[in-house]
Amino acid sequence: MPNKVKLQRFQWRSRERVAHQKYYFCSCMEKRVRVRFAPSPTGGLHLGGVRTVLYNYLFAKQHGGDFILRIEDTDQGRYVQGAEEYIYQTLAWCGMEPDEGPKTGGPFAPYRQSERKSMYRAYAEQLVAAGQAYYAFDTTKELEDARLQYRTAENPSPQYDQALRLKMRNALTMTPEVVQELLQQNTPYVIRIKMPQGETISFTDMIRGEVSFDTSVVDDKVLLKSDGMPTYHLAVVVDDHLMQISHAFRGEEWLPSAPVHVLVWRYLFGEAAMPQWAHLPLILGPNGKLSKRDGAEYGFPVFAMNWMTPATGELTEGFRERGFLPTAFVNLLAMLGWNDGTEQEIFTAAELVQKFDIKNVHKGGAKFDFEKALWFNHEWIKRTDADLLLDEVLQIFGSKDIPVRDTDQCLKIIALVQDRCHLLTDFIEQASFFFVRPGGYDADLAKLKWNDTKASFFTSFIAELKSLEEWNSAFIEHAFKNLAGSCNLKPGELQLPLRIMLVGGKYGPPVFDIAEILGVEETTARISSASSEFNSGS
RNA sequence: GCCGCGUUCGUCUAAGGGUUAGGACACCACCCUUUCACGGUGGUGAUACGGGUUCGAAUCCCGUACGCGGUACCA
Repeated sequence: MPNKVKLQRFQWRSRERVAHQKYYFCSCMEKRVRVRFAPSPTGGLHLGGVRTVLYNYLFAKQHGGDFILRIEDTDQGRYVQGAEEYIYQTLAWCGMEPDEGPKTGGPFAPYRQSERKSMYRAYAEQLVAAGQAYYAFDTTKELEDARLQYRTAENPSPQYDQALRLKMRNALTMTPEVVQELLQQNTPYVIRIKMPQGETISFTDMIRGEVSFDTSVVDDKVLLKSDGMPTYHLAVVVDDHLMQISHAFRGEEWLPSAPVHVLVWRYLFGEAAMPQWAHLPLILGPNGKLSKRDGAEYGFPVFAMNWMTPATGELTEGFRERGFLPTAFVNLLAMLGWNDGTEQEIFTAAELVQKFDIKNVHKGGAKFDFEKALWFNHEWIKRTDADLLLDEVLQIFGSKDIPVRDTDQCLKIIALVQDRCHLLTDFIEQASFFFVRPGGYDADLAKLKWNDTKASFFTSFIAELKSLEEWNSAFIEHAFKNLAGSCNLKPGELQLPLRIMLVGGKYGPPVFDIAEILGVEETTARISSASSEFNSGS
């Protein structure tokens, strides 16, 4: 009987799934899948931003579509030097290069909104002509005053809405003659959308299902600013249309302004042509929305790569510099709010492209857990071949002035210690003793119970090592134990001193493996110099 | 305040009306290891609350609480 229940359920589920897919993707069967990541260049890219890129990228690649980068730099006041270049580098590091963008070019260039400035006004004017938008002449000061004047306990932040617009200086409250006069005098103005009254705007979000809003409580957003630049609300609709975007994924913080965008779509191009929206859940920090501050406070990165704020010189640490592999970074980001329904957690980029499904993205925000991020990175360091790790590791050693002469030796070292590293920077601690001879053993000396017997053992051991027929860990270990036996010493008592001699501390991989990699010259040299230091110390 | 979106172990999550509510991170214990790790085995630990609907609810509905987001000529 349970079988029957299961079977029915399965059938129901598959039907549902087909219906679901048809629902979401029927229109795009005719339309090529085109998605965009549209950041504004105001600083470093944080986890949430990169995850938005990732979901866009995965969706595009999965459907054989295009991934477009569009720079939304309509606010000159917030433009930050270097931020755009940072975005390119981050995408490159993560292996998510756009098919079209300011740098790559493409059929819909330019891809920087500041360079598209001249094309937005006509759309705003079209709305004005249709009575769906209007001129407003209120100055910044007047807006501030109005907000103060109409502020009450119940309404602490009055909006430019249906009630307030009738009290302001705009084309709805002035005669056409006055408006004309103001325009002729080159009075600065903005164009605001005129939100209709008591209408319900709803649309289907790919993640949340149907979402609806009452237009009475949405304000008259500015569409075209007084400097002639569009706001996000106009630019996103116009450019998504012009660039033939089929699906638009963005952070959840955009959900409240979605009705504005739906309306602009309806007025300008028709709702049928509108991309399918998906509002991604936020990534949270320890106390709410993840911020740079959280990173600084709790000691983990929030940006993809190091970012220096030009104005202040403040440096914000990135995952790359902290020692994350891009494969791991992408993997952990993908899992922050999505899973494929199985218990698999480690995914390659290719697997993600294959298995990612926007329907399985969560609705709720996810709190970022750095411990789990470390686990992902550890898993990736363990399963990445040493030769693929080499460049990164060499660079890290170089930055710490650790002299690496022999690449082959370095590969062996990486293979030997990679299981112990959670971060690429852990290779410093785990492997630098191979390249830098330890010294200054004072702290360990007392614990070693160094004496003449041990001293003479190591003297003989040096001789033994020099005449070893084959230099590998098994032979070294064999010689060590034989000699200990014939000296009537327990190998256990001697192994720690040997480790201290070779490593300089009570850590590291098996000591005979270390000796093998060090080679006979270096091994015997370290034993001999340490022995003499111990002898003189006692 | 108003509007919107959420809510399963501490954290990330599985579950599509019937499961001893599963997995992962972290934590604890044991094992492995003549170092430190890695690793292995096991354990602690959750359906926010209150009402419905139903033979049966984490799952569907309503309410409450809580959290988050928005409420700019920022994006």
